[in-house]
Amino acid sequence: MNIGAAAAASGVTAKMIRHYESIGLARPAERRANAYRDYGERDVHDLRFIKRARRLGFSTAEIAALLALWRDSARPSREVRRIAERHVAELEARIAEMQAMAGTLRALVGACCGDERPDCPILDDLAQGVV
Amino acid sequence: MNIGAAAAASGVTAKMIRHYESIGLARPAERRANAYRDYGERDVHDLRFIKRARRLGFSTAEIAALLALWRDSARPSREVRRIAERHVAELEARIAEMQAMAGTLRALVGACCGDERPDCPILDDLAQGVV
DNA sequence: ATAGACCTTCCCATGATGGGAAGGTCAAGG
DNA sequence: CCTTGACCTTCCCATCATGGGAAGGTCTAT
Repeated sequence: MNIGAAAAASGVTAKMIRHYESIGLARPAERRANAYRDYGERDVHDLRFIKRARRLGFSTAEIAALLALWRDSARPSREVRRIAERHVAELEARIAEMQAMAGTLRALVGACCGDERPDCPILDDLAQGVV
Repeated sequence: MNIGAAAAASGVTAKMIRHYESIGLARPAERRANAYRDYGERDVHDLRFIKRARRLGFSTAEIAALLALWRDSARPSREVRRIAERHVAELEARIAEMQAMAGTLRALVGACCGDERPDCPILDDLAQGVV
């Protein structure tokens, strides 16, 4: 299976497949006589794994750890859970930050008449930060 | 005022002050005979403005627009509000995405016993993506 | 005079992703 | 047999905001 087919089968672009290989996240693909990468079902599976983990926001470093655990049939699920828990906590922290931003901005937007007049509480806040 | 003093006064690091100048976000500072940058109150004000806008998640491009509007005393507040509204919408979209991730992960974490046993719904989900 | 705290510019790195160039390979059709 | 177009390869560059660090110049206090 060429890289293009593997990309179609996994949902990971060829570009990213090469990238994942270069950073050691995906195993180096077999090479054919013409130097083309050659993929099998197992590789496609790994790529799908990576894709799904990325969709859940895991970093490549975290995914590397998760893949290693997945390959280790004797893994303690504790470790998997720890990684996931830490990631959830990180997500929640970032969500809280962004909600604070959005909340402040919504208040400012609500106070701004938003017409042709120049008076604007949004700019006032940015300029002075008084509040 | 040297760049270090301006950094202390504005809360923007010297490194970032130079960067903002290089990308055209901050006005180029006056230079003294020794080539040191020289800042005045107005510059510090602008830097604080930038700092506060960054804290609210605005991109440098958006901040450039906001600064221009702030300097234009005849601006229509409509334009400021439009920028802020678009940014709020973007924040909300990203928050929703991350909440979806966190929600999925919380469910998986809750289903994982997290002990020394290898069985793990988190890995199962990543590996097969059944659901 | 010297030490240490500044300042300057320039290059490199981050993390995940993509664009694009230059060049090799393969398959199908004239 | 040759051409065309769709592949593939590697390599470099860009994004975005931020920081590290080197090499070298300047200022200030002792």
